[in-house]
Amino acid sequence: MMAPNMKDVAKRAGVGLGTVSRVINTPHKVSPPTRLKVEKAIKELGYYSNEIARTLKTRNTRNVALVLPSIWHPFFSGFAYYIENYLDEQNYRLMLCNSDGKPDKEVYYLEMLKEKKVSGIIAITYNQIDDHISSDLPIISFDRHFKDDVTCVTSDNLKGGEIAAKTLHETGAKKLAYVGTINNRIDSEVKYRRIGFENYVKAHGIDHFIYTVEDPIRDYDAFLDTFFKRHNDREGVFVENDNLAKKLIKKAETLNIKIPEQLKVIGYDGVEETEFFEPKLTTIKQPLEAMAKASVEALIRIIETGPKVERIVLPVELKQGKST
Amino acid sequence: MMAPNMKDVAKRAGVGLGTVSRVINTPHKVSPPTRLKVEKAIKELGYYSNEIARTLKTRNTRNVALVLPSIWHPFFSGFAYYIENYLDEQNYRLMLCNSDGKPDKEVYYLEMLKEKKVSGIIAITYNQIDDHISSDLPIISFDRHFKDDVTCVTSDNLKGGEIAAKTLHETGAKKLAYVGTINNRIDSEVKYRRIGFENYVKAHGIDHFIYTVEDPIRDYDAFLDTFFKRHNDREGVFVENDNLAKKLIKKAETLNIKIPEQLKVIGYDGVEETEFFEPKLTTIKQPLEAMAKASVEALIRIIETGPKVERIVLPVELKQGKST
DNA sequence: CTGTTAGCGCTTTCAA
DNA sequence: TTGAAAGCGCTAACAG
Repeated sequence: MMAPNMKDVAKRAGVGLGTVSRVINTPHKVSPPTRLKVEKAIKELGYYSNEIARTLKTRNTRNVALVLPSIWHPFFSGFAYYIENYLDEQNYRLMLCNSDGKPDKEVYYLEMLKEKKVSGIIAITYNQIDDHISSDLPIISFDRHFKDDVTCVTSDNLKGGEIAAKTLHETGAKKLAYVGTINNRIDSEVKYRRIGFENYVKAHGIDHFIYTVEDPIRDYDAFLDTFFKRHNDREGVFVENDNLAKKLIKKAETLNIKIPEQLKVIGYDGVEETEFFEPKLTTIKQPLEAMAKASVEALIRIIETGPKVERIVLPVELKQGKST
Repeated sequence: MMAPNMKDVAKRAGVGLGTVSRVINTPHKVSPPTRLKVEKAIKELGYYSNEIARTLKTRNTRNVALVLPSIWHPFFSGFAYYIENYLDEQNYRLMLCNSDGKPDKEVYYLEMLKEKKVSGIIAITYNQIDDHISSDLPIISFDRHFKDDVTCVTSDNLKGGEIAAKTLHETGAKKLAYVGTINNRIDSEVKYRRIGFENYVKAHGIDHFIYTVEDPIRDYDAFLDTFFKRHNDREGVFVENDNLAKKLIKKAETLNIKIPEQLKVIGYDGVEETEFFEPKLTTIKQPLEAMAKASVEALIRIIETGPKVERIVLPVELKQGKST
């Protein structure tokens, strides 16, 4: 009545325990006749090997935690989708961990590594948790660096910022602005979007303004309101991410500013989240799938062959919409 | 150098193995002085207990698989968010499984139960997989029934359909329509949205038309095009879900049909997915969080205290927008 | 190529 | 209240 185990299979097939294990893990090391006997017994008993017991021996749970603020955000759910796909391809499974951006939850999930609940972690975190991260742990960090460096995967934020500035300028916007956040608590890669933008406008002597507030934004409406009040002469604006860009466009509409005639807008992310948004947003598209693939591959490399710190930067591209 | 185990702790604390185990699992069964000794040793060694080994003994992985078509859909990612929250509250973890709606992947993930990779499954499936489901397995099905009944969680689709019909009619639409799909392969609860709608219009002698196509919809544009060509006299339409409703509204706009003046539209789901969609959609809101909570609670009940089939139907409510 | 055996780290009787 | 010991189901080293 109880689920059969390997011993039951061995008995039924009239072979030793090890032979059954070999049929399952290294079938080529078993002679065809014995293999057949064992496979027959497995089928007859409806045997499934117990992953828990295997893991106790092999020490690899084949579980990976994806720690992120909230799966309920299109960018993250798209990322999670691809991560799960690539993990599954390598016979790994994805543990979903919503941190809500809270430091204690981020740490809490990182501890799963110690309890052997997972073999590795892909982390998208926004708090000061450097003490819990170390370069010999199987951790991939997304879009950020830690004191003790770990492998980091990002899109080419610097280039993205440059492309945005270039595009705005070349489509006729003379007075530009960057709208986004700054984060003094952690070493986020997102800042390079601004730096890339600045590099370009400075190199070309373009009139520009950097409009930022400390992350996270508490009051979007006030933030955007002030922007338009103080800088209503801008003709092109590069916004830190698509979500904020859309809010900015909606705000502009209430002020009767025509997009793109009076104001050109470029966002950053490029996830197909809102087929219904109008005007279709011009944006710097992150290679979501490639980033997921790179994250998974780097992590599994670490899990299976030991620590190795890399810095993986993937190319972005301009996705033309109707907002420029 | 290797991570310390329970034996190391026992040695350091000068107690037996069992005592350490007791300190961790049933501290009240250990005398305070010994407990203190053990706790000290645990801290000094930086010991974390190994979940894998524990599971081999206790047989509960405390992992739950959430099988769904794609996390990359706002309704599912919202659901997953809450599921993970409630699971975590009970010290369970969520394994994310994207099936892409493919039968073989659905089955593949269901098999994880047999390999003891997970202790239970919450399944949102769309294929003929009844042979792999049985009422004594720890499975919760979302929005559908199986041959061998398992606990099913749904929103009150029937009532939702009635409310939609009633609302459309009472706001002045005389000629109504239902737009959606039918599924002959599986026993989906979604059909009750249509049935509730029909119940109401028939009971009140309201002019109506049921416009459906076999699930899944291959060509949305053709589907909606035909609807408007053949039934352009409709004044109110209840659409099977918000996503389809939005597509229908966009289609109507291209035909210069004014929403809600010429056509009132009500959707179903009510997930805050598109703060930017206009006109704001009137919809039947599913109690996403309550459904997640109920699913988790029912599943853990089954995992921890044995099989029990329930039918859990949660109340819906009208969420007023600008499309009616 | 195959059988036997010693653990993996923990929980849980069973005696003491 | 505690320690000793017997597994949980599997893998892998070893001997044959």
